[in-house]
Amino acid sequence: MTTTTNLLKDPGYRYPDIPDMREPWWSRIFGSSQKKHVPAGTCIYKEEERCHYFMWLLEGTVRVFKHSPGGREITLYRVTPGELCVLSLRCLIGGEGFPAVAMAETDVLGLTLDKQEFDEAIDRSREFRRYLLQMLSRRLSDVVQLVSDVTFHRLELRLSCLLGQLFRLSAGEPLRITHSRLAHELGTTREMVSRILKELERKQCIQLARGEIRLLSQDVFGWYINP
Amino acid sequence: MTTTTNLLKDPGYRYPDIPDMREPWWSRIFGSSQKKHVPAGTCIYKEEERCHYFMWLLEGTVRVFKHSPGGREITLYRVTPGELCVLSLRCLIGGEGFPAVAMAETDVLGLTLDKQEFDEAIDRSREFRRYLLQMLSRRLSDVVQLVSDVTFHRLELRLSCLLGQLFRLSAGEPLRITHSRLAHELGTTREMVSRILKELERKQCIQLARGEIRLLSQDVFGWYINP
DNA sequence: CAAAGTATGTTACTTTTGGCACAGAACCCG
DNA sequence: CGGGTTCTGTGCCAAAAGTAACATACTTTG
Repeated sequence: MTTTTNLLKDPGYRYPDIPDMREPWWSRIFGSSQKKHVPAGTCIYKEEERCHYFMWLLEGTVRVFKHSPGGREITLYRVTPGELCVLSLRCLIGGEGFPAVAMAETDVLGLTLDKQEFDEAIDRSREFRRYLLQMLSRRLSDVVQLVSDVTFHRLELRLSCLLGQLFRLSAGEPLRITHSRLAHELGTTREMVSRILKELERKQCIQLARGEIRLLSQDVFGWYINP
Repeated sequence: MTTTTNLLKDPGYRYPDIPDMREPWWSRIFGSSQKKHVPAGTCIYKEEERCHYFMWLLEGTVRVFKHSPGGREITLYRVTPGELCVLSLRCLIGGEGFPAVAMAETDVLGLTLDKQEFDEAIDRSREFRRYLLQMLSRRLSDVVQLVSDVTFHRLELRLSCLLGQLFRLSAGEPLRITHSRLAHELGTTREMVSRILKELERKQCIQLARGEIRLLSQDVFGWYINP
């Protein structure tokens, strides 16, 4: 199993929002839970499946997406180190099936808590609660924004915006990514992405090669959708 | 200010998920917080605005939606009695602006908690925590499903599905609603809704009149998107 | 009732997106 | 090198969605 590259987040950073890792509540959670390794490409939660544990990501990234009947996909968000897989709450608390697919995009290391441990963590730790609520409300905002973008913005704009983000993360270095993967980010088809990219190349914004997109003119992307 | 009709939820029911209203935590929250009346049509949270209180809805419904640059709208979800306006957490916890618009669809009565009272409620009451998490994870699932529907399903299907839901709530009684409002549910234009409705009328599914949609053939709607 | 406001119907046209088919290029690996 | 695989380019067409511009009809209100 090859480790694919991390798409949207800088894999260097860790635990940006966790207030203080030396707090006793943190080590209690670390102590009680199981560490779990998952190789890249593994499906962590399947659509409709009931999950019985909660995962706190330590290393790697998890892509959460929806499938379409016709074989398309749209990425909802990514879980990066330090973050929690909040959608699994839907199962743990509500007892419902997981409403999407969560797949390890790289090799992943996570802490898993079962329902009991999770309940205990919430009740015992004020920081954990705050952190969890923060994650949840952030995710909700993100997905709300996604609804708005998909509904109101043209594909060209959404793709340009995505390229802008990716180039920002790569600091302008060429992106190693296929058109098909970009299509799976945006919920569209490979052909559409190819066409729009070709058009951007014609406009001298980028240069295309197999599996690679090179940024030509700086300052082309980034005044998009959310400035 | 006229009280418009409640669109998606039966206004009769109250507090379906709250475990036990006689619990002391509940009455403590009731006691500490302010009751607030809001007339129909009022904007409770504006896009980008920082809100400083949290609202627990007792009566009425609140529609949460996004505007488009071109004047279109899409409804994200509704807050009904007993529910919490979870998006406001984004402001209270994260200090960010509210990521949408929340508008009173009917006259509304709610309990408001400021940040301090909210923090206290979370820390003191296990039930409140559970309830809050349940709300949040449910909303997240709903909005995730909305992303999927908007991205992958044709407008005709989404409109038919919406009509199905509305007729189920009205028990088959004619709907009093304008095409324009339906468009604002779905994030599209009035013309599109008119056209699709006309086509449904041609197929003998419904009968149209000004401000009214009458169901003709039973069992036409409801095998849609989410069965 | 007349006028103003609101809601709907409709035509014609454009833009956007998607789907199919296939060619060619680049890459991988024995 | 040669043969399979993956990735990209593209032409063509069809479907879906949006836009503009009106005409018409119903409602409310003075």
